Parts: sequence; C-alpha cells; structure tokens
Amino acid sequence: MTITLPDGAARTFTAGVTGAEIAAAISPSLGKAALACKIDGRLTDLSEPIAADAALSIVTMKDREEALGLIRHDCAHVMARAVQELWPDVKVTIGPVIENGWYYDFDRAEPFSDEDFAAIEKRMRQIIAARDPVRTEVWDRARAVAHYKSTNEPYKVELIEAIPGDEPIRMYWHGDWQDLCRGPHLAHTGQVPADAFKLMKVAGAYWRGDSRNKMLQRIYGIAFASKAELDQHLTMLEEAAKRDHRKLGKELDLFHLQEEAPGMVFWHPMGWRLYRALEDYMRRRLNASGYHEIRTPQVVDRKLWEASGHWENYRENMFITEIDESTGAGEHANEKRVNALKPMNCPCHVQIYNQGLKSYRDLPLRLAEFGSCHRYESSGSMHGLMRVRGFTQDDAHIFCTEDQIEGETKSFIALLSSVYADLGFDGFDIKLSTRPETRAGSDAIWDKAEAALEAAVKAAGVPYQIDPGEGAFYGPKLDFKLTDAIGREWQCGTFQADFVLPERLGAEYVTPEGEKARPVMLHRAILGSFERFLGILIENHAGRMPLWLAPRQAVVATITSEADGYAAEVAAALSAAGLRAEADLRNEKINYKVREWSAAKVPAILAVGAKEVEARSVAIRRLGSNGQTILPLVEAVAALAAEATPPDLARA
RNA sequence: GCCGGCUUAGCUCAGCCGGUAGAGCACCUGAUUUGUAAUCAGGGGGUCGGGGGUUCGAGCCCCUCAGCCGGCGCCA
Repeated sequence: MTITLPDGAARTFTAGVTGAEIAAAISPSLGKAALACKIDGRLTDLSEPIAADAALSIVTMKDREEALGLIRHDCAHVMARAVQELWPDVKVTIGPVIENGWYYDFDRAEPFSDEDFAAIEKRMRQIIAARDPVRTEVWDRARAVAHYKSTNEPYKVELIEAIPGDEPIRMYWHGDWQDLCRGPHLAHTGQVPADAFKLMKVAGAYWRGDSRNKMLQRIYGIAFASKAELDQHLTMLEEAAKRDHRKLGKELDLFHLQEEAPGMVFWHPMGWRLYRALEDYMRRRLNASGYHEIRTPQVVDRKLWEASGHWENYRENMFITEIDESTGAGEHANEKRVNALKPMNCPCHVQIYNQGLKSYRDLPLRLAEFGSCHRYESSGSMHGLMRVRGFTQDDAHIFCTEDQIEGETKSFIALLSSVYADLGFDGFDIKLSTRPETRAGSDAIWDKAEAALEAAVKAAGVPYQIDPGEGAFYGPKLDFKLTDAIGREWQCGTFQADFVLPERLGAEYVTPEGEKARPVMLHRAILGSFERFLGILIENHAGRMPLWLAPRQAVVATITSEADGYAAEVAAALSAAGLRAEADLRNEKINYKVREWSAAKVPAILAVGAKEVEARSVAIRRLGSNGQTILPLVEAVAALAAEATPPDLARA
C-alpha cells in the first residue's frame, strides 16, 4: 500500500497502518508533534487505520487553523469531563468549537458560579497533565442508545435519535471519560496547551436553541496555541471593552438611558451635535441623489396597521395607545380609539404616494424620511444604542416599475458605498436573500426582481453571497454588512423589493397605455438607524471622531488670563469659519486643560499665551500627538476649516 | 421573554462574620497666572435601585418588582 506525503514522496506501508505510526516512522519528533492527520485531504484522528493507497499529511501546531480547531474541540471534551468528575449528576449535551474557543452546554440543577470556574480549570489541567490517550470506536445506534440510557444521559439519546439512519455513531474516550462525537480529536489530552485556555463566562442557552426547551447552562472558553496568544487575545478584549459605545457615551457625555424610558435615548448636547452632523450629511446625500424628504405621523390609527398587515403580524412589538374619545362617561364610555406608534414608516409613505393620481412619468418616486419609529423590543434584547425601542431610520421608499428595479438597485449601492467610505468604513459585504417557501407574488415577478438585484450587485463589483430562501415573504432583499476598525461586522444597510404592500394599500400608477398598474416598492436604508449607526461609529473610532464629525472640533485654551481677550477672538474666528469651537478661559494650568480636553477627545487644542497674543498665532496640538504646531491665526483657521468640511462638500 | 450576575455620592469603586457608610475624581469656596495629560488648601454631598419581610439591629440575610450587564431566544 502506498502513502503519498505532502512533499511528493511515496512510501510503502502495510494496510491498516495509522497516521500516528507513519508520523513516527518519518521521524520521532514528528511522531511527537503530530496532532492529527489528513487522509486524502480529510482531517481525521491519528489512530484511524488506513486501508488503501492514500495521500497523507500530518497535522502539527504549524497547521494553525487545524491545530486550533482540534485544541478547542478537545478543550470542550476535557472541560465536560472535568465538570462530570466534579459534579457527577451533571448531564452533558453538546460542545462545539466557536470563534476563538468553544462552549459546552450542561444540564445541572445548581447554577455554575464564577468560583466553580477555578475548580473546573484546575481539574482540566489535571486531565491534561495525565496525558490520557484519546481513542474512538464506531458503534451501532442501538448499542449507543442503550449505553446512554444506562448512563442516564437523555440529551445524548436525543442527539443520536436525530442523526440520520445511515451515519455511523462515533464514540470517543478521553481516558475513561466517554462522549458522543463526530471527531476528530488530538491523540492524547496532554496535547491541549495547559496554559493557553481560559473559561470566560457561563450563560443560559436553550436546549437545541429552542425557547420552548429547557434552559441549559453554557460555559464558554477560549483557547489558543500558546499562553502568549491567549494573553494577546485577552488584551484585545480589554481594548474592545474600552471602546464600548456605552462607556464612551458616558465618558464623553454624549447620551444616556434611564429606567423610566428603557431603550429610548436621551441625547446630550455633545451627542446631539454628533447626531446632527451625521443627519445633515445624510440629508445632503439624499437630496443630491433624487430623494424627496417627507415627514409622517408617529401616532397612527390601528386601521392603517390592519390594512398594512402589521396589526396581524407585528402587533406584539408595537406600542399601542388607547384614547377615550367619548364626550363623557355614560353611554359612549366604550368608544376607545386605538392608535399605535409607528414601528415602520412604509405604510405612511404609501399614504403620501396615494395622494393624487400618479403617472408612470412620476416614477421612480423616491420618498425619504428620517423616520422616528418605536418597537417594543423584548427586555433582554436591548443593548445601548445598538438595539433600542425608539429609533430613527434613514428610511426611504422608492416607488418604481419592475423595469426600474435594477437601475435603482445600482444607484443605491453606489450611494451606500460612497456613504460608508465617507464615514470611514472601507469594506462591506452584500447578502442577497432570495424567495422563501411561503411568499407573495408570482414566480415571474420574483424571477425578475431577483435577477435585477443580482445584476446590480454584480455590476457593483462588491463581494456578495446568496442566502437562498431567506428573503422576506414580500420580496427579495439585499443586506449590507460593514466591517469596523477591529474587524467586527455590522448589518446596517438594507434594500428590499416589496410586491405586497403596494397591493395591500392600493398604490397604483397610470401606464403609458392609460391603464392602472401597481408600482413596486423598494424599502431601503443605508445607516439602518441613526442611533445604532452612531454606536458603531463611536466604537469604530474609539470615540476619536474625525474632525468633521467631532462634537467639539476645537478648544482654545488660555495659558494665562492675559490671553483671555485674544482667545475669545480666536474662538470667534473659528466659529465664523463654521467650526464647533469654544474657548477655555478657566484659571487652570495648561497641563490641566490639555489633559482634560484630550480625555474628552477634542481633535484640536489651540493653546494661546503671551507669545501667541504677541504674534497673533496659535499653538495647535492635535489629539494623539504630543507636539505642537505654531501657526498664524488666519492660517490655522483656514486649515482647520478645510479639514472640517464634510467629505461630500469637500468634493463639491 | 428565559438563565445567571449586578444595582452603594454626579462618575469609578471599597465596605469582613449583620452592629448604623468610605476613597479617588467631579462639584463649590479660597489661594495660585500657570507653556502642553492632574497646583494647593478648605467645604458640601448618600432614604446604599423601589417595595415588603426576618432580626434587638440590615448596605450585607429572605421575598418581590424594576433597570442594567453577559448569553440564549426574538429582530413579520
């Protein structure tokens, strides 16, 4: 039997030889370093016998991707073993590898506490130190079920019953501890780096991800190839925590939330400046792109929501108001008028479209609104600015003909990518979600709309993937995910074709032939919501906003009170040039002022003392640099004003 | 909504085994006129998230409600 190695060398072995034996035969050091192997490209255990000619490669720590996957997977098993050794009554379920680590779900009556983590980690290290061999067997399903019934592991029984009939049931042993697992695994527990993993947190998780099922306890861990990598990752997590928008929102005095209005933002002056800078920018971009800005009511009678279908499908997420409109108590006391705060703007936009008869000549008609929406999000789902109950969408609806979908999609993608680039995000991905099982509209119109969206995406040259069957029931959609400065992805933009709402709400236009026809409605947003996008922007920039967005763009700080008059003049000159600037005339040392305004992440501090008064200059210190630049006042104002010009205006 | 944790001064946090609340920063007052990340001194400030209970006595123990945090679920 011939085994071909990655360098092309072919060696002869007797059938039934294992990867471990081959590695040891190649060299003793490789035998030791071997973690797993690939037989004809398939990652598997070193202990698997090889029956026929094959290409074999030995996986070691140098194969980073595979090695980390194996380590994390073995960590899951080692942890589960540790937990069951410490608390034999705990039932095991599943424990997959995830980004940077793993988790394992347990069923245990007592909650795990953080103190338990130390005990579990200690036991894990003992298991690792024992260097227990990992072995595997394939069992038939009846034996496996009987085994798990006898060991009283009901979740494992359920898992086996869910495995399709022809798949083998693979069992693994880490020492004496046994688990159902697809594998592969390391050769022995000692191959898990004992100092490069850490248990992170315990959290509830529903069995099989279904909220009707029992809630299990999920323990999360992270694992790396070395302690240095683990430490590096922990440092990265600390850095990420520092740029948390909730923390920065408080530190920079941008906004707050309080319990009398959960999920509703109180914007403070500096936060509102930031919001307005973004809103003003978006308004200019939309105006320049052929949108008409409108404004629609926030409190709307249930009749409209019934017509749109929201009352039936979305009611539990709507804020409902009941007003007693009877003239007094007595006979009309039951005449309650029921309204809802709008959770979406679309039905209101159709009302504007429906005023007056529309011609094909009016299409495409692009109606935009910075629409204030309210949704009763469940209590556990709110998160700072990222998920709120009251928010403002950069919403617009394009009413157009089927033939216009492609063109509108193209120009939307162009606008969106330009906006993202201006706001400091270079990369984004597109996901195209196509027709679901249950849907409205004919196949012909779905064919057309999906093709139009895909053609536009292709033309844009942006990476995209197709999510089959994930479209809304009313039409296909594009979702736009942008990547922030630390590599996290955020879904912000959306573009959805809708064949249903125009029908339900009776939107129509007159064709060239003089007949009435239904327009297609394109729902679209670039930021998604201002609140959420500002959260993303704050985190992306770690609070150090680019000059054009910064709430306070410049502070003029005096060094002595002799400079007060001149400082006021400098601040006035900056304001006159359109900058958000102020003077700090407090009786404090310049060190103190620099420290304070730097902590407030003001992009430019202009220090003025006797020398500057004399020379009519300013000493500019930019955030993040220690040095200063001395410039004549006029030049400094011009330079800052130029830099503070929003990117769209700078292009014009 | 579910599981777990948390909630003490404006902010960040300390407060043992239940014995009657503390620090730093911020704020106010005074002194100081200062050259690029904290000048000095003094002062005021807390129904310990709300409600209920146990106890001679509760910030600490128990129940309950709310909010927040971490996940899960949800996000037509």
